[in-house]
Amino acid sequence: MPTDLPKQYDPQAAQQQWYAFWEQRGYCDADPQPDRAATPPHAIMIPLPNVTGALHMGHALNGTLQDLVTRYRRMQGCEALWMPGTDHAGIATQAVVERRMLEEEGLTRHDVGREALVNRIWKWKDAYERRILSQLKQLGASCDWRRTRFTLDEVCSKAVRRMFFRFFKDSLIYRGKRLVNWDTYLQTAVADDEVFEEEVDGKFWTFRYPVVGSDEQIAFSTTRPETMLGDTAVCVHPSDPRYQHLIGRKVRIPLNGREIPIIADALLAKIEMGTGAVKVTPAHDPNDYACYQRHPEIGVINILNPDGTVNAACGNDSYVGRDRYEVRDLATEDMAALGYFDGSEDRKIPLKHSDRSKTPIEPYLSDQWFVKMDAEPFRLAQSAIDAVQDGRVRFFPSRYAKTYLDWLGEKRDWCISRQLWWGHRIPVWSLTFNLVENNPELREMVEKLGFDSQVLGKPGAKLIPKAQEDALSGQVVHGSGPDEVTLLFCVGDGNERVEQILEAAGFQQDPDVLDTWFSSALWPHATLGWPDLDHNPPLADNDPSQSTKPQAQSTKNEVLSYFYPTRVLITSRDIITLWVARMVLTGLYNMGDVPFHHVHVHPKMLDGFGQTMSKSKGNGVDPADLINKYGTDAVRFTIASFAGETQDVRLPISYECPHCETLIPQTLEQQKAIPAGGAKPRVKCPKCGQSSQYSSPWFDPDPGEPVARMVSERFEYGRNFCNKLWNACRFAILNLEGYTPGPIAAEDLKLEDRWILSRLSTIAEEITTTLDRYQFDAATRTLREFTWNEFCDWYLEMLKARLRDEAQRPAAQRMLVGVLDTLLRFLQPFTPFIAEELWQRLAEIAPERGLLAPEAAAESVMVASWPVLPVDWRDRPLERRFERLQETIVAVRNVRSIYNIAPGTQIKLYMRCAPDVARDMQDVSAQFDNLAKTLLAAAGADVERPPASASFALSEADGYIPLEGVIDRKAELARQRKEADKLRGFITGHEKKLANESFVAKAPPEVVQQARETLAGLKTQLQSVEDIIAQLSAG
RNA sequence: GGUCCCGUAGCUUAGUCGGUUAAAGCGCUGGUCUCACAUACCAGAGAGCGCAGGUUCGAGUCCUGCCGGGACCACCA
Repeated sequence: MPTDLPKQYDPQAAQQQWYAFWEQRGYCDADPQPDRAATPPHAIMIPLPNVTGALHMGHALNGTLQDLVTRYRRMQGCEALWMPGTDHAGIATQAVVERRMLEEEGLTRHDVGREALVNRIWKWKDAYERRILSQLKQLGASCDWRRTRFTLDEVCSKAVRRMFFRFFKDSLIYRGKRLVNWDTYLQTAVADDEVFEEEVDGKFWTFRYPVVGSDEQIAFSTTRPETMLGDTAVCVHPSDPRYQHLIGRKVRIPLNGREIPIIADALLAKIEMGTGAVKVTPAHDPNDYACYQRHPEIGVINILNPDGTVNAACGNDSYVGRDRYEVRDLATEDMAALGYFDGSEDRKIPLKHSDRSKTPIEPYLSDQWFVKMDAEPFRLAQSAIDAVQDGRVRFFPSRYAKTYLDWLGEKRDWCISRQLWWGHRIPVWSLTFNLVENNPELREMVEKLGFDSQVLGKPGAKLIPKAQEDALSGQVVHGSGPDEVTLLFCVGDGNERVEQILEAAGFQQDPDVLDTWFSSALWPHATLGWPDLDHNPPLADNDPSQSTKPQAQSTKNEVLSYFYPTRVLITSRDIITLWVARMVLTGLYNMGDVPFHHVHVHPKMLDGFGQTMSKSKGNGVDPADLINKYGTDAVRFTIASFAGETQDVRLPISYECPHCETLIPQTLEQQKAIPAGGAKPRVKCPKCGQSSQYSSPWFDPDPGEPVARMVSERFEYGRNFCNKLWNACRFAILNLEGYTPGPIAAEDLKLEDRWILSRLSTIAEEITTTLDRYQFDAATRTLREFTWNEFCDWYLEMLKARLRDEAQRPAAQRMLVGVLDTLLRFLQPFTPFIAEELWQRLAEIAPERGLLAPEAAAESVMVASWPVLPVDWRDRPLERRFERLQETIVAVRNVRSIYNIAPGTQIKLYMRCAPDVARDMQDVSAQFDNLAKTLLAAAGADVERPPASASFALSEADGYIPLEGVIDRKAELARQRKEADKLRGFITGHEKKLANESFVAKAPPEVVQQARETLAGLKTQLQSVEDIIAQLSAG
């Protein structure tokens, strides 16, 4: 006899035990199974979390859905790979480490140097990678941990290097200029999302430039007078009548004497704004830079040094070396002294600041590397557009295809360089030299690398040595001086010798690193071992799994060929462009095939105030807090129930008072509070009055302090469900004594058996269909409703009597175990731990079980088969009959409740109904006693209403319950009148509709027919109620 | 500014091809510790679907405009 289950499920114990069990058995591991042709492989690549910090609920949502799909497909017989890994997340990670270093030690990266900084970041990465992977395991993620990858590991680095080299060789990579957000204090470029805007007190100055060869002057305004030194044009609107005659003329900048053209540009200049004329400073303003790109002849002059001082290019020695703000004042004074100043007004100016140094950002022109998105013959952007348009890649929900297509349609070149130290270093070595100087050593080296040294004098030349096609590719480009050329060499992966030759010859590797998205764009094929085609990818060095499953040796990369393309990518909408589009594009370029067939875009997690959860906002919630409180299964089940197709998920958060467990709703102030040095903020409990520190992503509570943890009542939904399921099994196990496996003949099935089989078969299709469409919320609802409202509320209740009856007990036990077995398999992808726990408990007492015919249960529900149930079990008419019974029971319970009849008191029921309905009622008469403590005294067409009865009218039957001495005639009359009013309302609505000629004429005949039938039914029902009322009034 | 999405009970959300007087969970009210479950059971109250128009026999569902919220992109001399 198995041990009794406790009354409540203990999630923590089950989670530990079963996760270890799965890992040891290698259930999560996936290896090529070319022989298994019937079920195709199923791979999902994790949207690699950044190692910037711990996972929050957004990740938990993302991870739950991927695991759900992976487990579902695994049960369907697919070799299901869920590939785990993390992203180095260049800027974001370097920024957190740098910020911490600055705050705690007052050091900038220039103080510690490249190598030391990168080492610090590696330490950070190790810590957070560990944390992230353990969080995923806590969530029950069935990843193949042996294959864990990191974007900077050897396998991924090789792919990145190869990708870059191929792009370079195919002339898809070029060096160009671009404006970046420059932090002059830290002397670094800052990403857009690390910039915040703040209004500052500024001025709006108006100056004039004299028109060359004329007495005229042209007035313009600016908030940054120092940029006059870098002006290369003045711009007016092409149809501005005031300036028509000046277009094409030149003005002189009085500060440095430079003459610049007056150009017309409809996008930059607006007639109604200010004077209508605008100065153009391409090197220091994004709009002006865009204007320059439309008018490249005006040129670009960068007047700033990296530290924010003015350089020699400004054309006036008195400004050189001074800070830009100092020059702002000087330039203004000088213009005033020269008589070109028209005054200024005070203005609030929105100014971008660096989030890290809190100093103002300067737009700064810098050298960058780009990938051409529209170059023939590759047409990278177009190839990715085609893949979606012809259906090789499908979005779920489909509307997200538009985001993807619109963005790719712009075909903007991809800037892939970042001025950082954390990332893949750009594999290009360059040397600038003077053509005039004879440089025999250089020529010799170029020859040695396999080129004709004549090319050195030909800017634009492309160099691919025959002998080292995969090792080296070069370009000759113009240098900054007229006689200068720059030689760029890209070195392929694994060619350190070539790198040494270059460096010995004075070449220097580009200091920049690649955009993080460059490496994550390769994720689907890089993690599978591309570009190595002659062996499987190595397993992770620091394999975090408990699995001992070895990988097969092979002379081909079977992992890549078997699992690529993957089946589905599951992600959130904010990276459809940055990541999804680029994976498609690189997949097509490197592999000749799309990286995945489906893209499922799930909702975003919002906090209780409607803000998306993110690390930078600090409103993330650690899934561990919720898992500790509610259990993994509850968290997963609740999350899956959120994951619909339209709405984002709002998650109002509460703090749980550590003293009395009262939930205190989180306020915006609490969420944002950052301790200013001293005491940590506290939250006060309204119930017990005590205050306590609370968890926050901004700080750690003081050691030893009781902490109010973040919780969310919404997860009680899942917790309660798990408890319900647990107790259903507990009930089963308590009633399985003497269980023997055996078939059940179809003719032995009772009404409720056939009903539950019909329902089970119906929901099997619903769950499978909705999961195939990634409608997780619908699948979850179906399962919950079936488990709770059908299986527990009705079927289990109806089995109780049969389980007590010696003769009926064996069949009832077999049905009970069979239904539970199927249910646990359906639930495994959603709530794997409790499903496994119950599966194993059930196996102790019923190792052989099944529906109608028993078979041996799988050793784990994780590797059991996904239920596929016979379609002919579905029986709508039978379900309809069963619903009639349910309606009757509910009506009886209703009467009991209204008249406050003690649960132990039996009442009698008389049913007036058609003979076939009466027969059904008689068949299940035992259930009336069982479910409503009611004796079915009579059922048939000739049943009369006994005096002093409570009554109810259903669509196909009327019921009477004699309540001598209890019945309150007045109250009963009122109740019936209310019912009659409700029916009359329905009837009026239908009559009106049917009286409308247009409805009868234009609506489809079946709709009209349906309305007529409904009306007739309602009238019959109303008649019954009116009879009851008449009797009550009379007697 | 552009594109897309969302506004349904106090809260969080379903609502398929437009078709009975709109559904669920939580919360609330009343009653039950009934031999699986008080994280439970039974019953009840509670919204006319952001606002204004339109199309239609019929609109929560389709169209237009507005209001509110969000996301992505562009931009802010």
